[in-house]
Amino acid sequence: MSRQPSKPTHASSELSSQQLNRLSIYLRCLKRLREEGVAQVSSQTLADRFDLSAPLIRKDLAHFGELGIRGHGYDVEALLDRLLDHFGLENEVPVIVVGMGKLGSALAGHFDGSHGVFHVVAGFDDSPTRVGLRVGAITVRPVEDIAGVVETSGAQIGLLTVPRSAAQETLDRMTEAGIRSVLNFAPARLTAPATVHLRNVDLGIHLEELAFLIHAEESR
Amino acid sequence: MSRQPSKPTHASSELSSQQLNRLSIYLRCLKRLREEGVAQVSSQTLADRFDLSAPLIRKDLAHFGELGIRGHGYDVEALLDRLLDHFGLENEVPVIVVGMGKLGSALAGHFDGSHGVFHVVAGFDDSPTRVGLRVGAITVRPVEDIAGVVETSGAQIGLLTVPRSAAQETLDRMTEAGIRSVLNFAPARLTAPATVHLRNVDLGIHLEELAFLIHAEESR
DNA sequence: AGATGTGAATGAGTTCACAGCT
DNA sequence: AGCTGTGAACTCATTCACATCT
Repeated sequence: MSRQPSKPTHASSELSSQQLNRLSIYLRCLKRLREEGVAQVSSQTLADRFDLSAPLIRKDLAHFGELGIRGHGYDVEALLDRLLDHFGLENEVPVIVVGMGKLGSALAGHFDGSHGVFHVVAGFDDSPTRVGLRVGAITVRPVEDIAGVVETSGAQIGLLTVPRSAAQETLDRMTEAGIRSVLNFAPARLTAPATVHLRNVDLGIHLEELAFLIHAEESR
Repeated sequence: MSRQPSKPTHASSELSSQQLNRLSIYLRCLKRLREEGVAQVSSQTLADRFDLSAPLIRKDLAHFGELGIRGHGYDVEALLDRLLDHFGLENEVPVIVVGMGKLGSALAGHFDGSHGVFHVVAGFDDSPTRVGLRVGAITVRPVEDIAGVVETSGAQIGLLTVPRSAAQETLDRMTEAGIRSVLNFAPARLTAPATVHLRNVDLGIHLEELAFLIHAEESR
């Protein structure tokens, strides 16, 4: 109710998932703008770039303090630094992949550190036929090694790409090993301790939504 | 305002993306229940299975007409049939993959028809080094062939797994070829005609969100 | 009794409108 | 003048509470 004075508003986890997603998008856009040598950007310019409204972007950014310059817009470099700082993305972020089937291997290859800050430092599988295989720059290791690798590499994020039947059990193992965030690709609702962040990427759901949208048009 | 009488409420596209996602989840759950031989299920049971509220589930399902039996719950078989019908998922759904790099190949292997209704019937790439390669049961074809395959296979859904730089151009080609829904994996905001449904799967955004959540805890 | 279907109340998220800085 | 920052209005989604049916 009362105006927050100049308190930096340290923007802890008081951000919704939706807001975080948008901030990620801004982040990416700002990186490109910096590459293009653009120094200043207005909320309206950002809004046009995506299909968002300018006030929404201003509200999102306002969580990090008064970063804009009235009458001029935002300083790309300063805003980028601030966001990277708050996301903890200034340096490379180590990630592990558990489940080195086709999808896991593909993701390990994709996040090899060449495109962004995320870098897959190890891949694990419990199938003896896969352990020891070389996938890109890494060698597949047995799941027993997770705890050790987590400790030495400092990886806190894991991609879970095992079959559905093994997903919960494998997730438990990852959390015991000290992983703090998991991106799950198995089509299953998993449970994790409240201290562990879990997000699901469910391709089946997306495909079903797309199928529905087509079908709804046809049976009109 | 006035009560909708017994009109079946044909539930066209008056469903939000969030509702569709939940319906997909119910769908999956119902399939499992049927396999387990469960004949009836209450909204409360479904609500416990996920962490949703029972009234929300009832509201979602009510869009498809009065399917429940008061005092008893929902008939699994009947509800499943109704949902499958509305989603257009009674039969196998053909899908194409454009961009047969690691990710595209992995997805083509995953949606090979053995796990669900979606079946990748063709994969395309414009790199001569990939055209002709055999990936699982399909052979990589040049992108020029998309229109022909769309016509003969009836595929209306496409997975877009090309690099960001080629994404918009490739999407245009897919829409011209008659694809009506696209699931885009490139980290880019693409534009498509209003007649084409576009959904983005952006792994970078998810990873950044997870990184943020950890970081927010650490810098508390 | 037991569970659905649904109007009314609540809450979250977004847009609007404008005051305030540069 | 131009653009940010933000309270107030508004829209959309979810929860509550309860009438209704088996």
